[in-house]
Amino acid sequence: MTERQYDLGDAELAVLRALWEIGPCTVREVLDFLHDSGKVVAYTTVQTLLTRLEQKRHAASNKSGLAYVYRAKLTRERVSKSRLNSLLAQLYDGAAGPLVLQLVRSERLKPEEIKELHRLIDELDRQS
Amino acid sequence: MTERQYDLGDAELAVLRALWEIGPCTVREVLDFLHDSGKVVAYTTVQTLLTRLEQKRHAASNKSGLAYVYRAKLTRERVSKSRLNSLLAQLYDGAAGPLVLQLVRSERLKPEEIKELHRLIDELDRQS
DNA sequence: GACGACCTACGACAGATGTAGTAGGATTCC
DNA sequence: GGAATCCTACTACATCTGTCGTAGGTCGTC
Repeated sequence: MTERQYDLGDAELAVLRALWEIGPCTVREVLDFLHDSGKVVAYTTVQTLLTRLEQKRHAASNKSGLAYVYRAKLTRERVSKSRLNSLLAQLYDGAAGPLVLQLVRSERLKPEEIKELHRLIDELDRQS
Repeated sequence: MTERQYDLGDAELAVLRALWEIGPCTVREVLDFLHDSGKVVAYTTVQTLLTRLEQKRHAASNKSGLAYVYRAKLTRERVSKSRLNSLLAQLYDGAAGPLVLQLVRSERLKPEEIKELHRLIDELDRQS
């Protein structure tokens, strides 16, 4: 059911985010990134996570000198879209409208975002 | 990390949705609802799911005649909000703006939703 | 009062995830 | 060249989840 949401656990996603942020890197670099983000895990935990991401084809690696360098194969956009669709399907009956309204209502948007939104809306208005 | 997202699995959420849809009901009613939704599972699976939801305090029950009647304790709104926050934190750095823009861009909104959105935006505009 | 339809209480189990320890090879540095 | 460091390859393991099966009550009906 409900499309396996890209089979990414929270910890795996955190590692993937590290790859997105710092680009191709080693286990240690991901580890340091996570530590800097306040998440404390063991070196081998990160290693395991990267290995699993690679098994799932969500990352790839190649040896460079002593260590392997990993890089993400899944883009942030794809994951976002997948997660978003999941959310929409499971909690908003697939309708984006209510979600957008809720977001605009409850979340603080920056002035420039509002401006951009305004522009988009006007455009949509004109189209319909 | 990342707040346990209300510790709801997909299957549990599906059951919770049934409770939301049809109101307080029995195992069998949830089962029928799921079947009608195209999801085929065994009676005892639903039973287990409801029991777990109750253990997690996300549902409650009381015996009525032969069977137990379950009701949701977690509202759809709370789950939506939690999931949404998770999504924002994990994939949009907590910023709602980009998500809203992406949604408005890529998802088709209904005319009345656009109108409502317009109204909201104007309001926000005036405030800032 | 036996049968079939229901219901609950438990127990099970596999797969996914998060987390980490150990062993042993390579590198570096005194 | 021996110690300190790093890195990889495995193995392990507890949880959480999704799915059920079995055993044994309860009720209505013939």
